[in-house]
Amino acid sequence: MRIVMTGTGTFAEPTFEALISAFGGDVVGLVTQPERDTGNKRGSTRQTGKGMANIARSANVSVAQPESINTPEGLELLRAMKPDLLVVAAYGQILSKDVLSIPTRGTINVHASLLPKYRGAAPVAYAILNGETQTGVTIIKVTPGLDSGNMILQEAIDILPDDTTGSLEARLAILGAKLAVEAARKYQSGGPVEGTKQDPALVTKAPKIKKEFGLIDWTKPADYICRFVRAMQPWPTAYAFLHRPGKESMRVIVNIAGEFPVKCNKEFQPGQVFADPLGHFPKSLFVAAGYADNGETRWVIEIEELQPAGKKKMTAEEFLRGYPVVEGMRFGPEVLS
RNA sequence: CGCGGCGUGGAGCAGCCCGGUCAGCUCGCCAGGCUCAUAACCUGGAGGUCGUAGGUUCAAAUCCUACCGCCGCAA
Repeated sequence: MRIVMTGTGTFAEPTFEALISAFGGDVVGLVTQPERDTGNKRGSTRQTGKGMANIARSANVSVAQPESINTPEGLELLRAMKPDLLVVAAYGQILSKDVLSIPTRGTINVHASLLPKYRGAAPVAYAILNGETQTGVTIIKVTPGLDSGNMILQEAIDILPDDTTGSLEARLAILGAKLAVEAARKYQSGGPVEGTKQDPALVTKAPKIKKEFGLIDWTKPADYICRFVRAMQPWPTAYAFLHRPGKESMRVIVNIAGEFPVKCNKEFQPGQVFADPLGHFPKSLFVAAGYADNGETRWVIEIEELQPAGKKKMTAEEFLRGYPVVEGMRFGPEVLS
């Protein structure tokens, strides 16, 4: 059975490597996105991993890197690989019917959620954001609809309290690799692979996240904001603008934030920064959040690690030495100059 | 030639726009004191060629130029 992999990024790499080690020479091709500049300009902290193309080269697997797999050129490249099974993981492009018609046995996708929940491009981030305690990986048959094909395999894992999208995704990628190999074995053994249908009533969506999505809404409840911060790590990162009287607004990335189990002074506006009035926690950066869903209680957020634009990451303690809390200091979504 | 920010004693910053008592703040460190005791408090102290090299000026951390280094955004 000729297997072709298509996928991009760190999520796809474990699956690709696992397939190669499990099926060896049967893995005959890789279709991935063209390589973009990464280390060209300094300062790029995006995680790049080994690179799918590099893995392929070191395993002597042929590589195709069309701008899109759906173009005539992309289709031709795929056809030339004569795939029986196409394995997709985080390719970032919707595959056209024409693409799906090429593999003789079909196409399967490694999706990082417990389908039918969280269909779409950002299932891990949404699972964290919504406060799920579990998520997982589902192997589905790829159909023209988005993540809507029959489910072949599924396995759940726990979401840890301090998981970020990055840390959780890393574990899911390993689980995905295991399941992808198992699923491929099912195909290899010959018979038809049907899978089970997804219950349409349980479908939820996890649409692609854009950079601007990382802007923190301080009127949300504290627990939501804390999950939000974790969900936005490592990309696009949660951020806000810090306003100080007489100063320009400063863009600040919030890396780590926790809920502080204290009710907030009613006079404080959401986003307002304040010092612990009793002085017990002089090293902490406290921010007022919005009201919880019941409309009454309101908890405090403690920012533990942050990064002002143009600066290094620093702890709240370090930050406060340079930027002491003053009257009128607050975080907001907007820029003031 | 993609856009922007920053380099000030060990850490984080202020001061730069409007040159000259500005070398300052919070913390750390050292010594002493207080205390049963402390990461708390009080007193004193060490530590900086203000990234580097030039330039302007009577005078530059502060203005100009180049270079080095760090970071954010965009890809």
